[in-house]
Amino acid sequence: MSSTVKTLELLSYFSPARPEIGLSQLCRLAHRDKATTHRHLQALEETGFVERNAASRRYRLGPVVLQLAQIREHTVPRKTSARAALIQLCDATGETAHLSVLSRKTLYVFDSCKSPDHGGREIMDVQSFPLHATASGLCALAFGSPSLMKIALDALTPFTAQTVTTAEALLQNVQTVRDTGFSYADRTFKDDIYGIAVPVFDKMGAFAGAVTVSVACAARRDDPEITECTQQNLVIASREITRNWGGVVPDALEEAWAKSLPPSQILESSA
Amino acid sequence: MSSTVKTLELLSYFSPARPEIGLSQLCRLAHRDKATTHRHLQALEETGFVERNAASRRYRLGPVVLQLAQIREHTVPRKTSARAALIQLCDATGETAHLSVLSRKTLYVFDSCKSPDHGGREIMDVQSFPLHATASGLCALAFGSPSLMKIALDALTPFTAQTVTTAEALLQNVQTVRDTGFSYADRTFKDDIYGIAVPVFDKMGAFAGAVTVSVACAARRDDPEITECTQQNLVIASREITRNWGGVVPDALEEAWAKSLPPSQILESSA
DNA sequence: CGTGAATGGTTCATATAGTGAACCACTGAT
DNA sequence: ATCAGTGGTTCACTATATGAACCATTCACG
Repeated sequence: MSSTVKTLELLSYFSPARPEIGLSQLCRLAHRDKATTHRHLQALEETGFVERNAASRRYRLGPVVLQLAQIREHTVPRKTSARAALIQLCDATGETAHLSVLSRKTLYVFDSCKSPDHGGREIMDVQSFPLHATASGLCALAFGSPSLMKIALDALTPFTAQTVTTAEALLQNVQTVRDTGFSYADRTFKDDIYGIAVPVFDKMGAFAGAVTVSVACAARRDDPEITECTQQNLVIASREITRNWGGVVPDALEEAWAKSLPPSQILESSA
Repeated sequence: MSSTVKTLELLSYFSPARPEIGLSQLCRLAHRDKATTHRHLQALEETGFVERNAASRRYRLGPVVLQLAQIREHTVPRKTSARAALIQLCDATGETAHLSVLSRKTLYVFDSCKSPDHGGREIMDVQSFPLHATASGLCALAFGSPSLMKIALDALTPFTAQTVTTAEALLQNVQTVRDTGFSYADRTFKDDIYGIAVPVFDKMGAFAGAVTVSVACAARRDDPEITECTQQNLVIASREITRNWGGVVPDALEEAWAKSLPPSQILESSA
């Protein structure tokens, strides 16, 4: 392993929870030698990737990362990087894929990729997703701010016969989403539409939105093989979008996914 | 020089204008060997600092920089880093210092640091700065979006006898600001207040706001030594805030400052 | 449809730069 | 006064970086 890689790996020990790190502490965290780590930090300081807090003498991330982030955002805007993942998801499943993002207290459609099977026909012709009745919405309730639940409970509109309209049932559904890592909306918003969704994150475990696959033909929803394929591709899409948005998939969610799905090469290769 | 530093320097060749760079092109830009540069890029790719555009096979900044930027922003918020520079400016000049930021089409007071000389008395008790009558406003007109000039010309309110109220005079003043790198407001907004300001930038040459020193005692405005000291400290503050906000001071402005001020150790040490 | 000039990428002998145990200097708590 | 922490440095040792020369593709052009 090159010394550069070792040096850059040091940066991964900084986080909102641990914004400043002293030399000795960093050596302990990284299981590294003190002299070497010190020289690594000097290289990072020289290039502006870290700077020192004059008071505590500890190291923290430097301003250079802000510049690089602005260039990255300009180079690969959110929409562009998300679209690539959405197209891949669409191709892999043959179904319509949506990406919704949370703005204030509402889930808006951010981008979508229609299944060629539907001949370009819109099967989800809405601008925003109700929290209690859609797969995306359940993701928001399960992984987003707790305050969203209050909003959802105040508007339990019954869209179809299957729509969940009681607080008890909704809370139980949301808990299942947290436990399994997937949310399902079986004709709860539109008749004949079955949705499966997973959340995406834009920073250290902060919910940003949800990727959904909407299946128009409800007959296919019971085929376990197709469902599993869809779930695996959703996980891939969520990881990809989260990564491209500078976010981190929470460990708890990765564990939930691992439990929900049988071991597979695709899932294991995420390291 | 360590190989890590050489590797990290490669990242500085990416910019909004040059978001993707091929191996050979990067070698030319950095005057580096191809084999070495290739290995450097591999280290950067391994750690997520660069990634490759699948289509063009060229390199671009990777998503890791977004994560680091979020942690940096959390660690050192804009206000915190700006305040430190403002306090230093205030201490060095003994005068009241303001930092204003441009939001939409208005310059708002972002933070201020009162001179101890004034005994905590507010000498600039406003929430926003008129573009045509304040030192901050002239900076915005000189270095901000050209569309600001239209807004300024539509509201040439005469605050004092010295306020510039004609388009010709304003345009000429703004040109002087561009040429010298400093803007002056000699009792144009408030009687007995003399302001000197410099701009700050939050990304690649994009105007973000202005740092102003406001002198209450107009008698001191003619002392060239004090003015020069103020200017030097303004330059230091602008560089510091711009750096901490992930911005870059345009080369043209650095040149203007160099011409306006006699050579000094403080200014030379910015490399 | 060769040809030349780009491109990205690899090899390997050379020697430069990285490594880490042991060390020093300082601070603050007991 | 001592000890357990810091951050930082030294220097013999060797692992790692280096770059001229190399290969493999692609692409524009006559």
